Amino acid sequence: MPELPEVETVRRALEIGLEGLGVTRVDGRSVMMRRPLDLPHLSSKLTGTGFIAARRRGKFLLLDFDSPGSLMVHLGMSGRMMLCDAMEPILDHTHLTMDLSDGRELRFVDPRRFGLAIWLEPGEEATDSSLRSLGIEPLDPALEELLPPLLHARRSPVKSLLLDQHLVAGVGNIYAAEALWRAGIRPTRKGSRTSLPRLRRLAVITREVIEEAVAQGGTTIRDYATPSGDFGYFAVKLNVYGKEGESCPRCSTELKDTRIAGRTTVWCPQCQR
DNA sequence: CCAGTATCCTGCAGGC
DNA sequence: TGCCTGCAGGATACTG
Repeated sequence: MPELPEVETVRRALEIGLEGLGVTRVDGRSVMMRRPLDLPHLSSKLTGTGFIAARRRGKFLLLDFDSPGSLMVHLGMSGRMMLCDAMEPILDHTHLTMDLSDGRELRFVDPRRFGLAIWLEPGEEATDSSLRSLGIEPLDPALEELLPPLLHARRSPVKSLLLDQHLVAGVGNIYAAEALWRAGIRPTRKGSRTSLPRLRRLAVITREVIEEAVAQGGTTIRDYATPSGDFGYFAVKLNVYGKEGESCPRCSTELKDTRIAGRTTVWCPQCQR
């Protein structure tokens, strides 16, 4: 569920919320996720360490402690990080709990288990199969330089290309739809059939959409929340996502939906060409 | 290599 | 009320 803006919002909350804290105990259950969650391993690496920093690459979170290596977390579709009082009721599908030195807890909850939480040894960041192949960050100023030629070289629909983490790292179904609407590009248009100037404009707009969403704390559709339980407020700015059948905010034409790469895609048949 | 589909999993909404 | 189907902020293993 979370795309770059939601993960970045979580990262910022953890950076502040975990400052100066240590991990006194690790608890949970070894469960099958996108990669197996190895509780004994995580526990042996994390217990007794102090939090240093929270980083992000694409939709991946990287948490650093005062020990070699990092905790890598991906939230998948339904993952949540919770920073809460130990007395808070434990939600179903809480797979990992870290007791903190101030008496609170950091919990990783993920009902669908499409996410992951694994320990990366020093150096593995460069070799890990997921991290290694990630494309450019949407917030990187070089995006409008680097992305257009990559998209232009492909015959897939631009929507699929925006969702391809090997090309751009962090865009998901919401922001791909929004960026294409703002750019006036039909989601089914092939990359190779889209001019470089239009792709350049798409790159710029993609970054703007992501920036605005980060500023709003991400988008809450159903259950996304920050570690402290707050919601994201970008939903009020959505123009097409989840609005099939409504009228286009720009030209009032009825918004259509179709499926691209297995994902629902909403677009305006009038002003997206 | 590229493009497209199937698949992992739970929860929830909608139709009957 | 239940039972069924399909869909959900994602990534990747497979097929052709």
